[in-house]
Amino acid sequence: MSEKKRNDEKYQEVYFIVSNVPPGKVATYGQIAAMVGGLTARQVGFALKTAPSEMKLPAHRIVNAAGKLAPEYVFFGKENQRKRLGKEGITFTDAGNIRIKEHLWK
DNA sequence: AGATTGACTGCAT
DNA sequence: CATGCAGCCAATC
Repeated sequence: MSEKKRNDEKYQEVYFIVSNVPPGKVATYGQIAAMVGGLTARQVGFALKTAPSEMKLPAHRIVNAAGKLAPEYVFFGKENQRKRLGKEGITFTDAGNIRIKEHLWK
């Protein structure tokens, strides 16, 4: 049989990692990609985009390496997302960026 | 099969 | 700290 399944398997691994990110912590796409291995940051983004809402993935805890949130068209709106993250104990800069260096999940 | 796009990253300005 | 440009890699059209 072909190993085409590997691709889906990595996606499942991404979902697992994301769902394991505790409140007050954030992770970057590239970090997850490196954690899973064989994936790129963009694939992680795609994985979350295609992720079924039934999984209720805390994708709002996943940010890019710059500590910036995803564009408006993604979640309920980054402003709303920022508020939610702040409620989870995550701190931001005045510019609205996550202090990723302080909250980066390992 | 080839071109385009993108929930990215890193460096430069 | 924000914005811009280039590189990379896979999914989508």
